[in-house]
Order: sequence, then structure tokens, then C-alpha cells
Amino acid sequence: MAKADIHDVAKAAGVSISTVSRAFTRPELVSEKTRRKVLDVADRLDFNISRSATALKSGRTNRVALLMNEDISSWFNTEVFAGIESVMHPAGYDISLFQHIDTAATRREFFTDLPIRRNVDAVFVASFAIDPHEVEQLRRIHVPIVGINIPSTDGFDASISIDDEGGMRKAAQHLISLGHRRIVYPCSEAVEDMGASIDARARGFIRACEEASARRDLDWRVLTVPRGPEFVDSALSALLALDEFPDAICCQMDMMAIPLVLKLERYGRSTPRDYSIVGFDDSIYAREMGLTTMRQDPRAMGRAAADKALRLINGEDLGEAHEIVEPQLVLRGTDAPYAA
Amino acid sequence: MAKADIHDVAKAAGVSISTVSRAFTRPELVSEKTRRKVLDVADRLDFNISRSATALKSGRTNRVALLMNEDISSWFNTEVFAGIESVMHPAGYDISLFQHIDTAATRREFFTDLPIRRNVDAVFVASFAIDPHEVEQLRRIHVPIVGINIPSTDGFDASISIDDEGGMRKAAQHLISLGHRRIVYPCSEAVEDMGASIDARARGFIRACEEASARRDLDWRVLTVPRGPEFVDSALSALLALDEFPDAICCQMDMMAIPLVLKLERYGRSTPRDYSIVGFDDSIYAREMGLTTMRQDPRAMGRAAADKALRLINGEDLGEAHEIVEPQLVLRGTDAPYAA
DNA sequence: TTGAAAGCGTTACCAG
DNA sequence: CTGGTAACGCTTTCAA
Repeated sequence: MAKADIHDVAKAAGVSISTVSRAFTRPELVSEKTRRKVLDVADRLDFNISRSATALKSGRTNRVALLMNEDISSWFNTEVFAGIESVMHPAGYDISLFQHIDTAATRREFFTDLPIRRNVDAVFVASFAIDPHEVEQLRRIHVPIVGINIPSTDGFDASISIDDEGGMRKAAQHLISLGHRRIVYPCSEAVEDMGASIDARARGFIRACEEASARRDLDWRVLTVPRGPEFVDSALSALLALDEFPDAICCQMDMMAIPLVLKLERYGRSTPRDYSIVGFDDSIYAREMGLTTMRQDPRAMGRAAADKALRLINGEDLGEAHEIVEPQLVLRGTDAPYAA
Repeated sequence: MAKADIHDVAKAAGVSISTVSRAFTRPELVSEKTRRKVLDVADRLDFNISRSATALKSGRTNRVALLMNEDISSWFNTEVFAGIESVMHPAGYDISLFQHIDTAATRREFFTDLPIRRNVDAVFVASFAIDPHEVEQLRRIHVPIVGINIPSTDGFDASISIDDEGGMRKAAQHLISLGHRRIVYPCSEAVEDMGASIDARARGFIRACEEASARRDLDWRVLTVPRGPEFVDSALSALLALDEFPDAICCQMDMMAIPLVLKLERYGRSTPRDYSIVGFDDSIYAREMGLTTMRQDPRAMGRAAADKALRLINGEDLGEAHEIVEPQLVLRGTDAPYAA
């Protein structure tokens, strides 16, 4: 009696298979008494409705795809995943994860084979510099396509993205308004590639500085360092090599800011005493560290994206399909007014 | 022509549906020419084999369940997930994640409703203080049950766990062998609850100290602090309240060690100059920080667990069903010989 | 409120 | 190498 099927249950409960089915999926159509009996028997026989059969019958797959350019283990990706999961799982969906769609080879493989075709009810594209041709390919699977932090909404049925440029501009403005004069932006393509976000953030910094320069004296610069696992050390060297150490440092992400603070401490540069620094993300350890930073909430973005997907799947109407969210400045302990 | 089914493809290719099916799943049984034709047509019609139908027919679900006591976003859980995913995804399985099986309520709900019954091909239990009765319930779904960092292997078909006690013992021994005399173990149930690991690690520390005390003078103690989001600050206060500041600190996890190093710096205590400290996990920022720590590799554990599950699903034999792995001491910059 | 039967899209056996 | 056909386990009319 390894596996009882719906017939076994029907027989044991003295009803038809239709009734067994209804007892599970439309309990209100079955008399209290019959239902209890059926569910009882089912429990005794370790029976449950088969998702595969339900899926087949209904024409839905109860599965969604999530595309990420790199590994799920970065802070951003994990949070997005958790957010999507928290909505989709209770709704009965599995998430089929496609990571590392980053090299030319994996991209081609994915977008030409399109393994998810006819096998998902929606597609999420997370923080992914997807190109228009690829979106076009995706559309061929004829399901809603929802983006999270995507460079362009073209071809997407819905999306939610963070305003990277505006956020970083706000961060720089904060530093400037504190009175700092020498302000530096260490910039690299990080190991954990955030794709287009990196560029947008740099633009925000530059914009804030240019705007401020029109009004007052400001010595600002972008310090470009090579990407790779040593990007923090590269930034550190570049910073230390400056003629004059800056009053303020604006970082593209907390993963840059946090190690920098630690390492600078060892070179006798202490924040906020000697310099102000602000991060971006409000990710792991930022709170522990007391890092002043721009907060974004990728988990909430995941949830919002999932809500949209669900509505799209059910043919409902979306209020606004495409959303932009503003990161928030979180003041903690690494910024202080300029004191010459 | 929204959705073409197997019949449409068969017709368009001038073959039977059997041949279409075989062209996809048993290409070697179909002539090169026919196969190309079929795949061509299929691609043109945006057709693909339905996983639901295949699953139904085969009696498999192509889905596994992963149970975690808390959120997926902790370092350990993310890595385990990524490890399992890297093996199961290519093998054609989706992962159905069940998080937050931690309160009495969610546990009861999960283990009595057993929503995964008949709907997964295997179950993973990750870092989960599951009780014997719950395991018994799980067995009722009649699929392989594979554990990762579980307190007891009872009822599990396979497992892989880290030797927390042995690892922490090794960490403490290292500190002792460096000649340190006053050694402290700040201990709390962390926010990100690692369940039984916490206890095992404390035991390892105590054991090392007791063993060493028999041989030489050693002033050691466990500093218990309340759990909660402020556990690091609690540990910090406790440490600073000591009559004499310790030579060495042994931490239950990097999430304790790293913020501690940072905060102690602000109180003028600098490592390795003033004290040695070793963490546990080798998780985020440990390398950046130069933290000496005990490394464990949860991603590799996830992979190993998934390999076992796959073999079990396919009815193959496991060499050794239950594995224990030893964490490795990674020497970096936060330990130094005792210098009075 | 319940039962009978058709059909969802495959796969696999058996013929040819 | 290819085609016909019977399941796989459910849901859903339609009748009773």
C-alpha cells in the first residue's frame, strides 16, 4: 500500500472519485459529513491531490521562472528571491531559478532554447541587463514578463525598479550639504555585478556634484578602480594615494563602504571624525556598523513584482504597470558636518 | 494561434504525436531527418513538451521540498539553497521552499497538513531542530529524506552535517596554543538562529578549555548574553565590563566576531595587537576583514545533500548515507601569539 | 449533493 | 524507425 490513488480513497470512503476531488478543491460543494469522511480516509491512506494532474488539467503550470544574471547569493538577489517567494509560494507556485545568465554563451543557450517555454506561468527578470532582442525572445512564451531593476521597460508587462541615479544624487547632496569640500566617489564594477545600477549611481553622484559646483567651491572626483575580488583594496590604495585625503566618500554600495571604513581605521583615518562616508543599499552589517547609507528594499520589490505577476496571470488589470521607488537616506554614525 | 499542442506540431511536421514526443525526449530513436523537421516546426510554433504532462505520466513530481526553520536570507541558508539548486535544477527539479517552520504553530500546520505529501520526490531538512515525531510524520510521504546539519540522523535516509563541536574545539585550541591566558566565549542564541549548532559550538569551546586547564593555568569563561537583534552590543558591554579585558575571544559565528572587532576598535581595543579573536563560518566580509575563522562550506553541503537525494530518488545505493564534515581553521589577521 | 464520463498532454507498449 | 492507443490522476460538465 505504498501509494493510494484517488480511486482507493473513493472506494474506501464509499464515494466516487468526483466527490473525493471536490472534497479537496471545492469543499463547499460536498456535504459536511461526506467531506469529513473523505478527508479522514485520505489522511489514513496518505493521500493528497496530485499537483501534476491538477496542473495538466487546468492548463497552468503553477510555476514561474526567475532569471538572474549572476548568483543568487548576493544580498540583493537573495532578498528579491525571498520577496517573490513570500508571495508566490502561498499562491501555490514554485519558482524555477535560472542563475548566471551572464556570459554570452549562457545567454544564447537560454534565450534560444528557451527551456521554460510552455512551462511557466510568468517570468521574472531580476536586475538584469537584458537586451531588446532577448526580451523579444522571451515574449514568445506568451506569459507575463515582470522586471525588477531593469534598464528599460520595453517589452515588459510590468516592472518595479529603484531610482539608482536619484538615490545616489541624494547621497552626494547630503554630503555636500554637510559642508564637505573634497568629495570622492570610488567606482568599480563590483564582483557581485549589479549591472546597470553601477552606472546609474555614478551618474547620480556626478550630477549632484556638477549642480553644487555651480553654486560653490567643490573638489570632487570619481576614482575608477578595476573590478574583481580586490576592488576594495584597489579603492583603498587609490584613496590613500590622493594628495590630500578627502572630507567625504560616497560609495556605490555598502560592500564597498564597510570594508573601507574598517581598513581606513587601520591607517588612522576614523569616521566620522576625519571624514564622512555614505553607503548604498543598507545591506548586511550596515546597521551593526552604524553606516549612514541609502536604503533600498529589494525584498519589498520582490513582493511587489510577484503581486503584479499574480494579477497578470489572473487576467486582472494593473493600476500602474511600471513603478519606480526612491531609496531613503538612513542617517547613522558615519557622517558629520565639515569641521576644518 | 496562441498555443500549439503536440497534435498541431505532429500535423505540421507530417508525423504522429509519438514521434514528436520521441524527438524531444528520446532523440536517438528518431531519424536525424525527422527529428530536425519536428524540432524545427516545434520551434516555429513555440511548442515545448509540457512538464506537467510528463510528470503526470511518469509518476514523478520533478519537485523537491526544502524545509528551513527560518528565513532563507541568512548566509547559511542562502548557501545551502544555492548548493542544492546547482544540482537539482540541471537534473530537472524545482525546489519548493518552506521557510519559517519555527513556531509551534507553523510546525504543527506543516507537519499535520503535510502539504507536500505525494507532491515531492524528496525532502531536504536544513539546519533544523526537527523532533523525532516530526520526522515520523515526514516519513509518511514515502520519499527520501535528506538532512543538512541536523541534530540526529534518526529517520533520515541520508545527511551531511558539520562537526560544530569539534570545529569550535579546534578554534579554542588554536587560541590556547598561541599562549593566551584569559579567553572568553561570548554566547547568545543569535538572531539568525542556527538551532542546535549554537549549543554544540559552546560545548566545543568548553571542552577545549577544560582539557587545557588540566595542563596549565587558563582563565576561561562563557559570557552568556540575551538573544535578539542587539546581541552584539550585549556581548560588547559584557566584554567591557570584565575586570580585566581578555587576551582572546572565541566567537560562535562571524556575525558576532566582525561587529565586535569594529566596535572594540572604537574603545581602543585593537586586534591582533591587544587581543586575538577567531570567528566561525567564514561568511560575508570575513575575508575582507581579515578575520581568522573556522570555515565551513554550506554550499558544498547543499550540493552533497542534493547528490544523495538524486541517487536515492533513482534507487541507487549510497556509499555512506551520513557524512560529517570538519570545519577548517583559516588563519588571517586577527590572531597573534600572546605577548604580555 | 453525488456519479459517470470526457479529456488535459504526455509516454510507452505493441504493431508494422 | 514510426504510428496507434491506452493509460497517468485529476477536474468538470451533465444528469440524476
